[in-house]
Amino acid sequence: MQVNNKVREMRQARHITQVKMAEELGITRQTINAIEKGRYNPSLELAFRLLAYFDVPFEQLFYIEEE
Amino acid sequence: MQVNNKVREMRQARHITQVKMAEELGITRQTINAIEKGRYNPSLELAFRLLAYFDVPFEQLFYIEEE
DNA sequence: TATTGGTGTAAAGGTACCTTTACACGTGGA
DNA sequence: TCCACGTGTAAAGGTACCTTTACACCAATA
Repeated sequence: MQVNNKVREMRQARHITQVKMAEELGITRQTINAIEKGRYNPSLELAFRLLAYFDVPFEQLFYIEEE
Repeated sequence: MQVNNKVREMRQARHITQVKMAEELGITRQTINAIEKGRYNPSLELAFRLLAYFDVPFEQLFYIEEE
Protein backbone atom coordinates (compact mmCIF):
# COMPACT_ATOMS: atom_id res chain seq x y z
CA MET A 1 0.00 0.00 0.00
CA GLN A 2 1.50 3.23 -1.23
CA VAL A 3 0.16 6.74 -0.69
CA ASN A 4 0.52 9.02 -3.69
CA ASN A 5 -0.32 12.69 -4.14
CA LYS A 6 -1.08 15.25 -6.80
CA VAL A 7 0.80 18.13 -5.19
CA ARG A 8 2.93 18.80 -8.24
CA GLU A 9 -0.05 18.80 -10.61
CA MET A 10 -2.00 21.10 -8.31
CA ARG A 11 0.93 23.45 -7.90
CA GLN A 12 1.78 23.66 -11.57
CA ALA A 13 -1.86 24.13 -12.53
CA ARG A 14 -1.76 27.25 -10.37
CA HIS A 15 1.61 28.40 -11.78
CA ILE A 16 3.22 28.47 -8.38
CA THR A 17 6.90 27.68 -7.78
CA GLN A 18 8.13 25.39 -5.02
CA VAL A 19 9.82 28.42 -3.48
CA LYS A 20 6.67 30.52 -3.38
CA MET A 21 4.60 27.65 -2.10
CA ALA A 22 7.12 26.87 0.62
CA GLU A 23 7.10 30.50 1.77
CA GLU A 24 3.33 30.71 1.83
CA LEU A 25 3.03 27.45 3.71
CA GLY A 26 5.83 28.22 6.11
CA ILE A 27 7.75 25.05 5.30
CA THR A 28 10.93 24.40 3.35
CA ARG A 29 11.25 23.91 -0.37
CA GLN A 30 12.99 20.61 0.28
CA THR A 31 9.93 19.28 2.04
CA ILE A 32 7.68 20.14 -0.88
CA ASN A 33 10.13 18.62 -3.31
CA ALA A 34 10.38 15.41 -1.30
CA ILE A 35 6.62 15.08 -1.10
CA GLU A 36 6.18 15.75 -4.81
CA LYS A 37 8.86 13.21 -5.64
CA GLY A 38 7.32 10.64 -3.31
CA ARG A 39 10.38 10.37 -1.08
CA TYR A 40 8.07 10.50 1.90
CA ASN A 41 4.49 11.31 2.80
CA PRO A 42 3.48 14.49 4.57
CA SER A 43 2.38 14.32 8.17
CA LEU A 44 -1.37 14.50 8.71
CA GLU A 45 -1.03 18.09 9.85
CA LEU A 46 0.89 19.14 6.76
CA ALA A 47 -1.62 17.22 4.65
CA PHE A 48 -4.36 19.41 6.11
CA ARG A 49 -2.37 22.55 5.31
CA LEU A 50 -1.92 21.37 1.73
CA LEU A 51 -5.66 20.77 1.39
CA ALA A 52 -6.38 24.26 2.65
CA TYR A 53 -3.69 25.73 0.43
CA PHE A 54 -5.08 24.19 -2.74
CA ASP A 55 -8.64 24.33 -1.47
CA VAL A 56 -9.45 20.79 -2.54
CA PRO A 57 -10.93 17.83 -0.66
CA PHE A 58 -8.68 15.10 0.63
CA GLU A 59 -9.53 12.60 -2.08
CA GLN A 60 -8.44 15.02 -4.77
CA LEU A 61 -4.92 15.38 -3.43
CA PHE A 62 -4.10 11.99 -1.93
CA TYR A 63 -4.80 8.50 -3.17
CA ILE A 64 -3.67 4.92 -2.75
CA GLU A 65 -1.50 2.98 -5.14
CA GLU A 66 -2.35 -0.63 -4.39
CA GLU A 67 0.43 -3.20 -4.40
CA MET B 1 -3.40 24.08 14.33
CA GLN B 2 -4.26 20.75 15.89
CA VAL B 3 -5.47 17.63 14.10
CA ASN B 4 -8.16 15.71 15.95
CA ASN B 5 -9.89 12.45 15.14
CA LYS B 6 -13.01 10.47 15.87
CA VAL B 7 -11.37 7.07 16.03
CA ARG B 8 -12.69 6.29 19.50
CA GLU B 9 -16.26 7.28 18.61
CA MET B 10 -16.14 5.26 15.40
CA ARG B 11 -14.68 2.24 17.18
CA GLN B 12 -17.14 2.29 20.05
CA ALA B 13 -20.10 2.84 17.74
CA ARG B 14 -19.11 -0.45 16.14
CA HIS B 15 -18.56 -2.20 19.49
CA ILE B 16 -15.00 -3.08 18.68
CA THR B 17 -12.20 -3.26 21.27
CA GLN B 18 -8.79 -1.71 20.81
CA VAL B 19 -7.38 -5.24 20.84
CA LYS B 20 -9.62 -6.51 18.06
CA MET B 21 -9.12 -3.40 16.00
CA ALA B 22 -5.35 -3.60 16.37
CA GLU B 23 -5.36 -7.21 15.23
CA GLU B 24 -7.55 -6.52 12.23
CA LEU B 25 -5.45 -3.53 11.21
CA GLY B 26 -2.16 -5.26 11.83
CA ILE B 27 -0.90 -2.59 14.19
CA THR B 28 -0.43 -2.48 17.96
CA ARG B 29 -3.02 -1.62 20.55
CA GLN B 30 -0.70 1.07 21.89
CA THR B 31 -0.75 2.86 18.57
CA ILE B 32 -4.54 2.95 18.51
CA ASN B 33 -4.64 4.13 22.10
CA ALA B 34 -2.13 6.89 21.42
CA ILE B 35 -4.08 8.11 18.40
CA GLU B 36 -7.39 8.02 20.26
CA LYS B 37 -5.87 9.93 23.17
CA GLY B 38 -4.31 12.46 20.81
CA ARG B 39 -0.76 11.72 21.87
CA TYR B 40 0.22 11.77 18.22
CA ASN B 41 -1.37 11.76 14.78
CA PRO B 42 -1.32 8.71 12.54
CA SER B 43 0.89 8.72 9.49
CA LEU B 44 -0.90 9.39 6.22
CA GLU B 45 -0.70 5.71 5.36
CA LEU B 46 -2.27 4.62 8.63
CA ALA B 47 -4.89 7.33 8.20
CA PHE B 48 -5.86 5.70 4.89
CA ARG B 49 -6.11 2.30 6.57
CA LEU B 50 -8.35 3.76 9.26
CA LEU B 51 -10.63 5.29 6.62
CA ALA B 52 -10.91 1.93 4.87
CA TYR B 53 -11.45 0.14 8.16
CA PHE B 54 -14.35 2.35 9.22
CA ASP B 55 -15.45 2.92 5.63
CA VAL B 56 -15.89 6.65 6.08
CA PRO B 57 -14.56 9.63 4.12
CA PHE B 58 -11.58 11.55 5.39
CA GLU B 59 -13.57 14.51 6.70
CA GLN B 60 -15.64 12.24 8.90
CA LEU B 61 -12.65 10.88 10.79
CA PHE B 62 -10.17 13.76 10.90
CA TYR B 63 -10.69 17.44 11.53
CA ILE B 64 -8.85 20.56 12.61
CA GLU B 65 -9.01 22.17 16.00
CA GLU B 66 -8.02 25.78 15.34
CA GLU B 67 -5.80 27.57 17.81
C1' DT C 1 -11.10 -13.98 46.39
C1' DA C 2 -9.18 -14.83 42.06
C1' DT C 3 -9.36 -14.19 37.29
C1' DT C 4 -10.41 -12.22 32.88
C1' DG C 5 -11.16 -8.39 29.67
C1' DG C 6 -10.55 -3.67 28.35
C1' DT C 7 -7.89 0.13 28.79
C1' DG C 8 -3.78 3.52 30.12
C1' DT C 9 0.89 4.29 29.99
C1' DA C 10 6.15 4.02 30.25
C1' DA C 11 10.77 2.91 28.35
C1' DA C 12 13.77 1.77 24.67
C1' DG C 13 14.68 1.16 19.84
C1' DG C 14 13.93 1.86 14.75
C1' DT C 15 12.21 4.48 10.95
C1' DA C 16 9.81 8.49 8.91
C1' DC C 17 9.16 13.34 8.70
C1' DC C 18 11.09 18.04 8.51
C1' DT C 19 14.67 21.40 9.21
C1' DT C 20 19.12 23.95 8.05
C1' DT C 21 22.95 24.30 5.16
C1' DA C 22 24.97 23.41 1.06
C1' DC C 23 26.11 22.20 -3.69
C1' DA C 24 24.60 21.15 -8.40
C1' DC C 25 22.37 21.43 -13.09
C1' DG C 26 19.56 23.48 -16.90
C1' DT C 27 17.12 27.36 -18.86
C1' DG C 28 16.31 32.15 -20.08
C1' DG C 29 17.31 36.89 -20.18
C1' DA C 30 20.54 41.02 -19.69
C1' DT D 1 29.06 35.56 -20.84
C1' DC D 2 26.93 36.20 -16.52
C1' DC D 3 23.34 35.98 -13.50
C1' DA D 4 18.91 34.80 -11.66
C1' DC D 5 15.40 31.39 -11.35
C1' DG D 6 13.48 26.88 -10.68
C1' DT D 7 14.46 22.51 -9.46
C1' DG D 8 17.04 18.10 -7.54
C1' DT D 9 19.49 16.19 -3.93
C1' DA D 10 22.72 15.16 0.09
C1' DA D 11 24.17 15.27 5.00
C1' DA D 12 23.33 16.05 9.74
C1' DG D 13 20.24 16.95 13.49
C1' DG D 14 15.70 17.05 15.93
C1' DT D 15 11.10 15.43 16.60
C1' DA D 16 7.16 12.40 15.51
C1' DC D 17 5.44 7.93 14.55
C1' DC D 18 5.27 2.97 15.64
C1' DT D 19 7.05 -1.25 17.64
C1' DT D 20 8.06 -4.63 21.54
C1' DT D 21 7.93 -5.53 26.28
C1' DA D 22 6.12 -4.62 30.47
C1' DC D 23 3.40 -3.12 34.42
C1' DA D 24 -0.87 -1.11 36.27
C1' DC D 25 -5.88 -0.05 37.28
C1' DC D 26 -10.84 -0.92 37.17
C1' DA D 27 -15.09 -3.59 36.39
C1' DA D 28 -17.34 -7.81 35.92
C1' DT D 29 -17.77 -12.52 36.89
C1' DA D 30 -16.81 -17.26 38.69
